[in-house]
Amino acid sequence: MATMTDVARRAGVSVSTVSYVLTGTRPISEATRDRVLAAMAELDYQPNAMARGLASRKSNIVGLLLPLTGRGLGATETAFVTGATEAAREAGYHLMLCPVGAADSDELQSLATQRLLDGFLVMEVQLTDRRVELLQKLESPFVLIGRTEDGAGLACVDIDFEQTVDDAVAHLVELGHETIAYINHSPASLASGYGPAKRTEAAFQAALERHGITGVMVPTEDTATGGRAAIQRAREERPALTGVLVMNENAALGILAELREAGLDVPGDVSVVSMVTSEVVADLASPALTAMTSPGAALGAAATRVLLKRLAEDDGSTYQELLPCALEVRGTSGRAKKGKAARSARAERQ
Amino acid sequence: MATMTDVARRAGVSVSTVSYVLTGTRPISEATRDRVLAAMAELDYQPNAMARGLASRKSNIVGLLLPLTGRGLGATETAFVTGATEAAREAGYHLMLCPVGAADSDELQSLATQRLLDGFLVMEVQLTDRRVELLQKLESPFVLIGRTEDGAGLACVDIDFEQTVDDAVAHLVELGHETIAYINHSPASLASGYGPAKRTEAAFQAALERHGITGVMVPTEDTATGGRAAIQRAREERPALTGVLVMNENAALGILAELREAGLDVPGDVSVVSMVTSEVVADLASPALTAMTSPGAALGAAATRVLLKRLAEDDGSTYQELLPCALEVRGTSGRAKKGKAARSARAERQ
DNA sequence: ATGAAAGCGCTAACAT
DNA sequence: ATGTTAGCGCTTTCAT
Repeated sequence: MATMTDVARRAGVSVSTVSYVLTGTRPISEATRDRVLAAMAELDYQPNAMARGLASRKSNIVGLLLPLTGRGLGATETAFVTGATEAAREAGYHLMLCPVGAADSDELQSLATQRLLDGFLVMEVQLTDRRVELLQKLESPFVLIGRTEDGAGLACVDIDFEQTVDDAVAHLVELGHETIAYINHSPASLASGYGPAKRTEAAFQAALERHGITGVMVPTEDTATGGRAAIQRAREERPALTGVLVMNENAALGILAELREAGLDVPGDVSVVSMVTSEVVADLASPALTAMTSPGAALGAAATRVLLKRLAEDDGSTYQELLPCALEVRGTSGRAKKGKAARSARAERQ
Repeated sequence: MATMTDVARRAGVSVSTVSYVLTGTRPISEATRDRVLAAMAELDYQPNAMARGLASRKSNIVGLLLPLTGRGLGATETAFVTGATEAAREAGYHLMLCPVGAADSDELQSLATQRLLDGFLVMEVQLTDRRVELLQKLESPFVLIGRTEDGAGLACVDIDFEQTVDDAVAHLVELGHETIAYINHSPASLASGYGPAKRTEAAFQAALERHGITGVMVPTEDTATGGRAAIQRAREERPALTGVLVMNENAALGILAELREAGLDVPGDVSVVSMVTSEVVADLASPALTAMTSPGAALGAAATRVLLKRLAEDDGSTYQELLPCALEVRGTSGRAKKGKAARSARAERQ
């Protein structure tokens, strides 16, 4: 394993010269640079990452904090991870997976204090998240994926849930739907103050009022079974409903199955729009789900870029970037059946 | 940020003593150990990972090599990653995500030469994989997930595809199925010599012969659409078929939809067994998929443990660990309809 | 059982 | 434009 000293000797220069052609932090004459580069090539030289890190106080590694509990990652989270990894690599950085949830803050404490990582990407951010306070205290650069309750002064990148709900509702309204159900995350998520669940709930209510239509919100588990139960409840509460907005892609498939078995046609009788959905899962359904495609990879890349920018510029400014999910009309949304809706509405009134 | 020198001073000992209480590589009297530990606690001391790495020539980081191209990771791969990450953390190691496919070997070359990583986990191994040769040449410890053509002398952990196919076919045979289709990965995968595709193909043929039943193999894309096309072709070629084995979970959902639309009941008319499937996706289907559940997380953990063991013991021995997928009977498999199969079989003969 | 000191392979002043 | 050298914070001989 050749070291910098070997390269210097071979090129007939000092180690610092070699170091400077590597880092580019001071001018080197064309001639010597060439000699050094040649020597490196001949020796298959690669700088030792540890030595470089120790001397420069930077590792060129960023940590991705994510809770690794239970069911594992969904498609959106996975896309986020890969997006972040790619973006880091393109900038010459590495990405380390750190299984650190909102709970285990001593893990994070030691991680951050070890100086192994230059900064952190924080996934699955809770509305009040101890990791955030800790990182602030330790003065570790970080970027949130998601938002805390009080996002003031923090750098974060997130899905624009408000916009996404607005777009989804608008799509249904344009198709003539006047009674819409919103199948949200679980009651537990809502109770724990999970940001996406809370934000979409509020946005849904606001959208209903703005459009002057009626709706119902049913929280449920993020599974097909959860979706089945939720759509049943929603139809009991609002027999007139012709449109369904669903937060979770797993639940969305359950909803489709339940409607089919109830003898209802999608999108003939009921339209279903799935929020924050990956293309793979959308295409899994039959018909393929009309969905708000989550910008997973783009989010990951954006978060990484923001983090690297602050690392480079020592930029402490607040930075927010919100990416909406893009409406992708596939096979589960269509014009509302006026007749049926009216009939059911009449029945409901009695 | 307290350093080891600070701790030593505070505890009234030398730095080497502090180092030894940390590494435990030489006996320390109870009394001084306590003093050192106390000093560490008071100072919130955490060893500097870079310095430690430079001096000890080990980073306590393992790299996970995985191609990050295109569609992103499936549920099984994701489970693998999380399993590996968890296992590493439990052993005091970190895991770095390295987007390095079978193609980009210079990336790997420099990665391995930088001495940032103590060893490698190699995912998505091709039957002939340049990364393997390279790692061997560079004498970097590594463990494969999957197998190369000639696995002699290599440490690897993989799904036991042969056993999995055997179990799946046996399940169908027990239910009375006598004509079975195997929907494999894409023709391109087969052509490129992708291990799982080749192995399962061979195992399927062998199982057919052993049970004395007939079958047909149709390769197809790993999508719902691909599954639809494949089941159509399979039924054209073997109208009598009552059992379907499918390699890819996405295709499996397409198959269910296509059969339903063709007026066939699952599992009444046709049984479907999905191989190497994640529980989440299995539960997404209606009815839920009878499937061979892929041991994703277990594989990741096993691979990590094997790697860490060789790191610890400088163990160069060949090691193979094959984990079968476990049969999980859900809603898509049932007894074969003798009558219908016989009728179709007769029709076919004419 | 403990200490002193020589590196590990780099970076970044400080020189010239 | 280049060279000299003092660290970076640890591990690990070599002493005692």
